[in-house]
Amino acid sequence: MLLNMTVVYGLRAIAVLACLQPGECVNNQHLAERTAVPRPYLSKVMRKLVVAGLVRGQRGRGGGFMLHRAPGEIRLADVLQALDLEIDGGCAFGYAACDPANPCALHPLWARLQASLATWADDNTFAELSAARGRPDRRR
Amino acid sequence: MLLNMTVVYGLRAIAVLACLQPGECVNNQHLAERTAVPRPYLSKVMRKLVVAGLVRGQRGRGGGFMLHRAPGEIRLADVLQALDLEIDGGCAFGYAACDPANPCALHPLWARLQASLATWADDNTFAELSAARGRPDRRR
DNA sequence: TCTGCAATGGATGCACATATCCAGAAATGC
DNA sequence: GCATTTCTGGATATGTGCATCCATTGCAGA
Repeated sequence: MLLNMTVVYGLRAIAVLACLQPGECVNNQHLAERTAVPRPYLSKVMRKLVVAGLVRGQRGRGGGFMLHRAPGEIRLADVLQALDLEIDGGCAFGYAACDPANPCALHPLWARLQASLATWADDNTFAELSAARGRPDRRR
Repeated sequence: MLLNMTVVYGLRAIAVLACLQPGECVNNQHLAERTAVPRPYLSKVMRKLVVAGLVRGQRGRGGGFMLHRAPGEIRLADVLQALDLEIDGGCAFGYAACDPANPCALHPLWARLQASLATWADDNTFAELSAARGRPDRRR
C-alpha cells in the first residue's frame, strides 16, 4: 500500500469520529469495530492523536474519544504529522545538499511527487467525507 | 519516506543507467557506488528489473547492466510494477466492495490520492532527468 | 468512599522489508 | 579448455513496523 498501516488506521479513526453528533463520543472497543483495526493497536494510534491535540480522550464510565476540533479544521497533513509520517523524505539519492541549483538526477521527478502529496495532505480536510456519513452501520 | 527503499533504489539505478552512452554498461559494483545502495541488495533489485524486461544483464568480463529500452520508453509506473509496489492499495477501510456508488467514508479523499500517484507514475518517464546527466562524477 | 469502566503506558512477541553471505552458472579473452 | 569476470539465486541475518498483553491511572455514578 502507499501509506503505512498506522496512518491508514489514524485516518479511519478520525473519519469515524467526524461522523458523530456534537458531544457524542466512542470508546476504543466500538471504534476498533467500526474501523476494523485491532483493538490494542488502535489505542496506541489514538494516543498519538490525543497527544497531537486532534482528539480528546475521556476516561471513565461513558468515556471514549471525540474530535477536539471541527472536522473542517483537521487537515490530512495534521494526521500524517501526528503519526510521524515524513512528507518530505529528502533527496531521492540521499544527498544532503540537493536543490534545483545542484540537483540529483531524479530531482524533477521526485519534486513533482513530493508536491502532489503535499498538496493532497494540505488542501484536504475531514469536512468532505462521503455520503457514508449517515450510513446505518452506526451500531453500538 | 513515501516509497519503500527497494523502489527508491530501483529508481536510482534506472536513472544512472539512463545517463550512459548507447551501448555502454555498468557492473553491479560501480552501480552500487553511484547509487549509494548496498552492493548485495542492489543485485536483488536489479534482478527484478531484468526479469521485468526494463534492464539487460550481461554476464562475463566487461559485462554489467544497461537499459533495455530508451529512457523515454520507461515510465515510473513500469519500475514500481517491476518492484511489486501496488499503486492501487484498495479501499482505505479495507472494504472488498467500495466504489462511488457504495463508498467508504474516506472514499473521495482516498481516490484523490490514488489518482495523484497514478498520474505521477504513468505520465513521467526517464527521458526527463535533471542536468546532473552530464555530471562529472562519472567515475569508473 | 466504593466500584466498575475506559484510557494510558510499558514490556513483549511476531512478520516482513531490508541487508548480507556464499556457491553456482554464463560469458569473454587467452 | 582454462581462468577471470560478472550476473544469478538460494539461504540466512537484522531491524523496524505492526500487533498483543497486562498493570496502572483517572473518571463517573451509586
